[in-house]
Amino acid sequence: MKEKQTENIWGRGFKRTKQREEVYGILEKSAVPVTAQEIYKILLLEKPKECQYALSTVYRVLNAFEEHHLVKKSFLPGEDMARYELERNIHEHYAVCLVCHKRVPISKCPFESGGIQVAEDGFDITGHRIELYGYCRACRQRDNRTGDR
Amino acid sequence: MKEKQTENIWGRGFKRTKQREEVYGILEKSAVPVTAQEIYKILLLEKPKECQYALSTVYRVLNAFEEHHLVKKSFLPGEDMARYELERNIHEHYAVCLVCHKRVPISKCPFESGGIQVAEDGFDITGHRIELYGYCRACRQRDNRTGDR
DNA sequence: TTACCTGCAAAGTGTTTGCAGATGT
DNA sequence: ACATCTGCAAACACTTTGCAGGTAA
Repeated sequence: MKEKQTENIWGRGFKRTKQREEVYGILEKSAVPVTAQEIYKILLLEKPKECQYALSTVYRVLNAFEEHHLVKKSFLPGEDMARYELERNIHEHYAVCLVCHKRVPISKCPFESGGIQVAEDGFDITGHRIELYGYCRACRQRDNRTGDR
Repeated sequence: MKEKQTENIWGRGFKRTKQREEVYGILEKSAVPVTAQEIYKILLLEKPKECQYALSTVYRVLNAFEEHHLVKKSFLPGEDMARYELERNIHEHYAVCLVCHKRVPISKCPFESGGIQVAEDGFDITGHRIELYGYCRACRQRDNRTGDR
């Protein structure tokens, strides 16, 4: 079966529909945080006739996923569109290529082992975000003579 | 004089205007990354008659500042509006209160002293962002019985 | 004087929403 | 059967842009 452990996602007023499965599958396959519009384009390419997808549905599905803590929404610097990625259970951070958006994990989270102090007593840290930006080897090599940005 | 070291900002086709000074002043006074619309409201409150400000001007000023690397644009998780803050010359990171947006510096940048490895050779890191989120002491105390979020 | 800014209004763009019909359980 | 989804189109909110007049250098 192609069910994987995706099963436990659905339930309690959270219906399993073809559109949601498709979007989830795209997020699962992607090594890169994607935008709603990118997901929409992939849907149209992969399943041109099986189902008429609407962009608004993609947004609604992503929002539903976010509410159920299945995906994380984020912005890359210089971009104004939201990107979505699957919420992985492991605590990990990535370096993101500014060209192809590939994510490469970094060795360890510097905040896991403590050692970072906030300069105000009583500040209650509930979360953090670490993002490294740069150019992955492939994009560097391909565009190696365009030194701009 | 109220000139401060703001002087060296202007020049080379970058004109000093009242609107730009006002916006810069607001950014300078604010301990919090602000949105364009917040700046606009502050302008209307502070100088109701001296000058007719346009929201689009605020955006243009902020974009100009960004191009000249005077301000940094960023998004807070769960927010879709851009926030702007002065680009401080010192390399520093902050913990941001999700309620009042106050920023509290953290002790040191964990990436300054190396030690973080990217799991791909040849990945060229050009920048990073670290953001800690949580609730500052004041907001915690004020809203201490609303345990939601 | 000239290039650069601004206010205004109109256009853009990413995202959301109302509604009637369709679908999952 | 019923609540929950979906497609469509219209609505939204933040941001950008064209233009004519204004301002700094």
